[in-house]
Amino acid sequence: MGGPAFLGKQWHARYRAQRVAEFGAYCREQGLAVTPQRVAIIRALLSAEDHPRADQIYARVRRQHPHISLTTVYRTLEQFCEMGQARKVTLLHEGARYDGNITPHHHVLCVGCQRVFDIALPEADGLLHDRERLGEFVLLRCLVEIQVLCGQCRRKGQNSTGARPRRQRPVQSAAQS
Amino acid sequence: MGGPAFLGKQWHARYRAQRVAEFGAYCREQGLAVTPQRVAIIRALLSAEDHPRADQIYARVRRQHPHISLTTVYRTLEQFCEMGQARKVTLLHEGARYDGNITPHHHVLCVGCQRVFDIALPEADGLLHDRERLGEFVLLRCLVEIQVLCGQCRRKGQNSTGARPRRQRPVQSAAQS
DNA sequence: TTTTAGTTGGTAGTTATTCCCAGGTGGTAA
DNA sequence: TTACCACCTGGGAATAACTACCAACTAAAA
Ligand SMILES: [Mn+2]
Ligand SMILES: [Mn+2]
Ligand SMILES: [Zn+2]
Ligand SMILES: [Zn+2]
Repeated sequence: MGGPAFLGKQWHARYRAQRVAEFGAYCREQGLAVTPQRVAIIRALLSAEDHPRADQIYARVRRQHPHISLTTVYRTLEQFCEMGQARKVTLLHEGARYDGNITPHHHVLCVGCQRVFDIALPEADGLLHDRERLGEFVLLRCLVEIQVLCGQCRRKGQNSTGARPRRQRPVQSAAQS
Repeated sequence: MGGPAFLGKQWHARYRAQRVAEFGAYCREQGLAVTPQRVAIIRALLSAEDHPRADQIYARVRRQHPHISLTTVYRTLEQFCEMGQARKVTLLHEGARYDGNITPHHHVLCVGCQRVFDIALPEADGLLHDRERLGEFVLLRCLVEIQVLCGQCRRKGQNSTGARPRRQRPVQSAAQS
């Protein structure tokens, strides 16, 4: 107990149900209208276990909601982050990825396939000895990113990581011409 | 000793001198030409203490090198990352930021002004109990991002973080018409 | 039901980055 | 020293990922 732990399917299913159920109340509390678009987007986000990008959420929502616009998806995801109903995951410089899991947790990134996994890391949370300040800085949050190579990528990626060979003038065949 | 520690000016000056001196040899070792552009870019990167973006490096390099192109700056910074002479810092979804400091260290991000500071965090490096695997994953690296509010931003930012007020229909003056 | 602040969906930008390729250059070998 | 050429560069065009704008629409207060 206490060590790094991945979050299971069961936990995820229960968490999703809870959050979807509470969503309407949460919006009203914040003075936001409960529109079909917002409901569809939070459902898609909470059903995803892959930290999807806006365009992926868009594709998934469109299956039930063919008229939704990409602009609305971008806008809404950003709103969810502002209101604390989603997290933006910034491990890579590609499109922003969103996380519907707002419980405290950290991320494991496979540098090969760039998939992102959730991990609970209780020992990280005491990292700063529960202090509230660090010099002039007021501490807010501490996020850990663990870079790994997943099973799949380890098997495939036999690409040598060594320095690339020095450039070589092609052998000038003396017997030419 | 052993706790979080910021890196000083002295350390930085010495480190920069060392790295600039070694740069030519390092390129030749990798089979890369030592061009004036590459030298100018590594110097600019190592002189920066602010984790600059490509366009900022471009602006600084252009002072000595007015003909350099932005494309070359992007290309070269990316090469440096590939060859392990720079790190890409991905704490935010804005332009990518580059770090000439390739010694193991972590980052402190002010969520107000978005400045990034280096920090040594020895206790973080033992976070995973020096293990090499985590389930199916081969561990490579562990990066910590500490989100803070810096002194400046704390003083300025008195903007309330509470829920925004519920929408209010303007009071319908009963005495109207 | 009426009213309206809040919300949406196209379209047209914008920003950061990458692609392409003709012309230039550092490094090697003679 | 010089010739050679694989590698490198600069500028423009292209792309990806947002972001601004605004007229039409709608959730929800009254
Ligand atoms: Mn997550
Ligand atoms: Mn750094
Ligand atoms: Zn992988
Ligand atoms: Zn600040």
